[in-house]
Amino acid sequence: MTPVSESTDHTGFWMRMVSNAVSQSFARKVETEGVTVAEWAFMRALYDMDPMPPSVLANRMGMTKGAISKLADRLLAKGLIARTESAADKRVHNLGLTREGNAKVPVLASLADENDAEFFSVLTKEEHERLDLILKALAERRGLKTTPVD
Amino acid sequence: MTPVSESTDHTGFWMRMVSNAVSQSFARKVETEGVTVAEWAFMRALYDMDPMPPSVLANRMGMTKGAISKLADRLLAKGLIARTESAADKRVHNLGLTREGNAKVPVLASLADENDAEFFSVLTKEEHERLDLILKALAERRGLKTTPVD
DNA sequence: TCCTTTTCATTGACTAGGAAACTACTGCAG
DNA sequence: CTGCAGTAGTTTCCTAGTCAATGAAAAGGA
Repeated sequence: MTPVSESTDHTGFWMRMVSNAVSQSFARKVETEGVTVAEWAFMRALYDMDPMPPSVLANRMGMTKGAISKLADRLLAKGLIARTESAADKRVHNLGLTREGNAKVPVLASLADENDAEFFSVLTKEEHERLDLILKALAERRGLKTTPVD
Repeated sequence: MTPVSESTDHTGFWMRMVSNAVSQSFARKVETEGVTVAEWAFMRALYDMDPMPPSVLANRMGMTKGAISKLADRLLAKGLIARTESAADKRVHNLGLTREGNAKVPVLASLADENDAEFFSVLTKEEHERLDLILKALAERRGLKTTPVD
């Protein structure tokens, strides 16, 4: 009746609702390991990689340098990453996982696997596959590149 | 090779990536009307309704009372909503749209329509319908109720 | 070589929201 | 009718992020 559409008319609405729920669920899981979701994303980006400067991480994670800087401070305080000076350029330093940080990644990764499997288990296999395909198509066709926070 | 899964293996990852992109795009649009996405959601919730207390809004919008309280302050300052005291219970007050706020809702709603149509236009009709169905099924089967922010 | 421009990272100010403490009021038990 | 438990809303403190200003170092041009 009203000329004003409902929020629930929009795909974006449902998208966000579901996305929020997955993320929240995951946040609760990683919390048990003493890290936040952003911290997990940071560590995942570093895993299996040579230490890299904040600017590169900012780029990969789709966050600003400022955010990375503060995130790095927190992870340093937790002893999960380490800073190493760059010999060539004194402005630059590299960030890499500590032994402890490195050990934590597989644990967190399996929480991520578990969370995803659990959350989407209410879909049939066919629905789940279809959803993946559509989301990936959307991301590609829209040229989305900034890596969000899992 | 590594036993640690990639973020991109997870449906939740793509979900969030797409969801973020839709929301950002919408945020840019409503910004031209001088409101934030949360403010829009607030106003939409009030549209066509009798004024209601903050606690009800908090419930409907899936936000805490504190957040609503602050959001209401901002909207009051912008003259888009008004507070009316409840006669029966002096703790309670009701929030409703002002004439100006009311007039703004259809404008914002059409921006929401536009944003959704635009963003998902890269999907075929069939893909879009399928996506809607799957998202709604997911929300229902998971019992999601908290209304996010469009 | 020296000066200017650019780049890298950090910092500070600000926005947004959640959790919990706090305030004011209601309403019920005695 | 008094006092106390519960309820509604606000406030404070915290986390997290952006943006813009800043400082330090490198690079490039005259």
